[in-house]
Amino acid sequence: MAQDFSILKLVEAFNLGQLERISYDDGDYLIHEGQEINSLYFITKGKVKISQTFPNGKEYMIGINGPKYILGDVEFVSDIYATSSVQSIGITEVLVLPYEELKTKYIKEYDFMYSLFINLSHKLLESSNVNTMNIIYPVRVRMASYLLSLSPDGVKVRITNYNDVANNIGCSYRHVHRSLKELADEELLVKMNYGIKILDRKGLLKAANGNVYEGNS
Amino acid sequence: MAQDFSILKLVEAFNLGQLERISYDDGDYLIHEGQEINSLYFITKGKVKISQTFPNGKEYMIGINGPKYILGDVEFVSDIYATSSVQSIGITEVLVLPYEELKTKYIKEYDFMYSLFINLSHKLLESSNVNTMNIIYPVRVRMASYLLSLSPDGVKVRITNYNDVANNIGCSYRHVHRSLKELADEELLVKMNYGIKILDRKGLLKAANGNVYEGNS
DNA sequence: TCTACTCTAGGACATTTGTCCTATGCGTTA
DNA sequence: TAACGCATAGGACAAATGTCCTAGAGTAGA
Repeated sequence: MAQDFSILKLVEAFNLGQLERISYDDGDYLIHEGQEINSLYFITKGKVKISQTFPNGKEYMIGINGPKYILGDVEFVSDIYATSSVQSIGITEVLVLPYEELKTKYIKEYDFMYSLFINLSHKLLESSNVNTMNIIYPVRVRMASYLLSLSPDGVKVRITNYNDVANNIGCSYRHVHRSLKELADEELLVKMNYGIKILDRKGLLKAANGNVYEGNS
Repeated sequence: MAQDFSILKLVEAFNLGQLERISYDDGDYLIHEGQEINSLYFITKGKVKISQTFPNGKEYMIGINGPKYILGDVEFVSDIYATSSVQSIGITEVLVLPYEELKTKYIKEYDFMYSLFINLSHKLLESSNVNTMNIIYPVRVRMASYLLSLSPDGVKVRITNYNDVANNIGCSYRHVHRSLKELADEELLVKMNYGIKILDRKGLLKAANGNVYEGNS
């Protein structure tokens, strides 16, 4: 196993703290799928939801990620158009490094490159995990996991829209309905106006089979 | 979009052709999941099937890949134990670069690192594709796609085992049965002793919705 | 050759999930 | 206030897929 180069160390080492810093509110889009990308984004605070539109026209969630995550790396090497949409969960802060600057100042730096590489390998493992969840766990489990990942802090209310939920965990609206009702009947959560509130976090975690969508890179 | 550094160019540039070369027969395992890995493998000829054992105990296929693919990169940065099994489809040839040598001779080379990076980003895209297929396409489509990916050359017989197929496309044995019967009834293929033979490649491709499991990196 | 084992074949039924449809509640706006 | 639109609620049914079980076919070994 090679040396650890976390993004935070990287930020420190390369003085990236001086980069442009952008803050996003809950629900704001950092990146829209298909949009032209010209910067690398380092998430420093908060959480983002990454999703993708599939050939059947539906939008599915790829993953949820927090600090130390890098956006725009795949686009940098393979395509300048964003392969997915990225939306802020709660308040998110990012550092922005334009590709131009990346090319001229950083890309030849071994440590930097190595960090990007590690980040990408984490992405791959995470993708594999989500893949796994989608294949082997039924909607109820995915739902529980999703809700846990989504609630930013403890037992607070979390506003969502059932259609979004359906897209995010890859099932129909009707089934979101059924699963939520099931979890509500078991008093793990209560449905509210345009959202839900988690009542029993432990119980929900149990319902999620201990799984979380969140990447723990 | 940055410069292209295909593995073949890499092999040439770094004179990797002098590395140890290993050849595998059909069905041979290049890597067993969980096994300790200490080398990078460059596939130069043939095809391999990459699969992973899931928490439910079943083995699922992650993807099928051919030349220009690199094995052992994720393990190099994150874990020395193989995260997946790799099995040869037909005859496969690889070049072997021990991690030791990688560390001392190549890892600081920008071009080399960059190639690994590109390879990894392809892996990510491929993983995403397989993910997509598993979510939105029913077993019949995945089955057709799988069979197409698997048959090494044209309309030849391809020996398989139904249990393997079930694991590979992520469904039950029973359903493999049903789907194969369906495709056989439509005269797209015939079942044979321990295997199947593709009768109508075009028809099968149509049944696969034009999709193939294979990574086209 | 007989037996045991493994793989294929398929019936029966349950579960999961999707589609279609209708109703109800709530907020917005004419 | 009345009409409309949108989101939730849920019934009814169909499709996809899984589990369980039994039977037969082929193969390897005693």
